[in-house]
Amino acid sequence: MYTYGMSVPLTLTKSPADLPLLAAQFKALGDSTRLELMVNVASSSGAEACVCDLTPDTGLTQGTVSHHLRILVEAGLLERAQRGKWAYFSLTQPAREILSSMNITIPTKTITQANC
Amino acid sequence: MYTYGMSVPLTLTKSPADLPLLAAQFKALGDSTRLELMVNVASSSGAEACVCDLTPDTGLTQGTVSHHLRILVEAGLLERAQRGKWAYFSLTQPAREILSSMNITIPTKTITQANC
DNA sequence: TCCTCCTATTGATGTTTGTCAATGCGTAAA
DNA sequence: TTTACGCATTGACAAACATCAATAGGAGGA
Repeated sequence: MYTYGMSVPLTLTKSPADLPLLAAQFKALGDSTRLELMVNVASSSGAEACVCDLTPDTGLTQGTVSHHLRILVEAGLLERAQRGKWAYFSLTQPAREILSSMNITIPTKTITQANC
Repeated sequence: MYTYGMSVPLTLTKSPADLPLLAAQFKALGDSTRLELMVNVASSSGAEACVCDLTPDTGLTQGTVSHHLRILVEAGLLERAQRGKWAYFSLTQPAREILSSMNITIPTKTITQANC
């Protein structure tokens, strides 16, 4: 929910050349599934999560979730770290800035580290 | 360009129920044409612009620009005001908050009020 | 009233996207 | 080496999307 009030002055420091990149990041976040993945990664213990942790909540196939995660990585919003058989995803700095400025609630339920 | 440095704490106040709406807004901004339209509206004198002012820079058809503007209005990012034959578009408060937090540069060239 | 101008809408078309089922690829354990 | 497991990739398909050309709507001026 938005809180209206004093108008926010537009002090903008990004150049027009950055617009395509920024549009790509917005596009990556412009999907409910991916946005939820971002929030779930952020709310995971250690601020990172693997595919098997993230998949159940989506109700989607593992392959589809992997697909969405790849899109978020390519947009520079998630970072991928392989450790053993698992691939751990965490928010990048730009992603943290975007999400924090958007004031998105981290759900209270912490993603339970699954049995995978 | 992003400025890396101290990590931004995630103080998030939006509920999970808002995610679909937020995703819709991100989706609307996730197109280079529409993002450019937003910036051009913001940088217009009076912070509003009509279709005939916005169309030339895009290189697209007037009908297509009108289509994109409708999408931005439906996402709650632009406001439409009809005055005579002209339809003026301006940023909504949520749009100002998003753009200002993204630090987008307003191009120095001010949109010249066209001869329409 | 008729014409001109600005904007919206419609129909059509090629492209992109989200999703699944199935399969391939590494890694680690047996 | 063989097996099991987590993840990525492929192929396919329906739905959504971006775009244009053409047309319709509506307001103001002649």
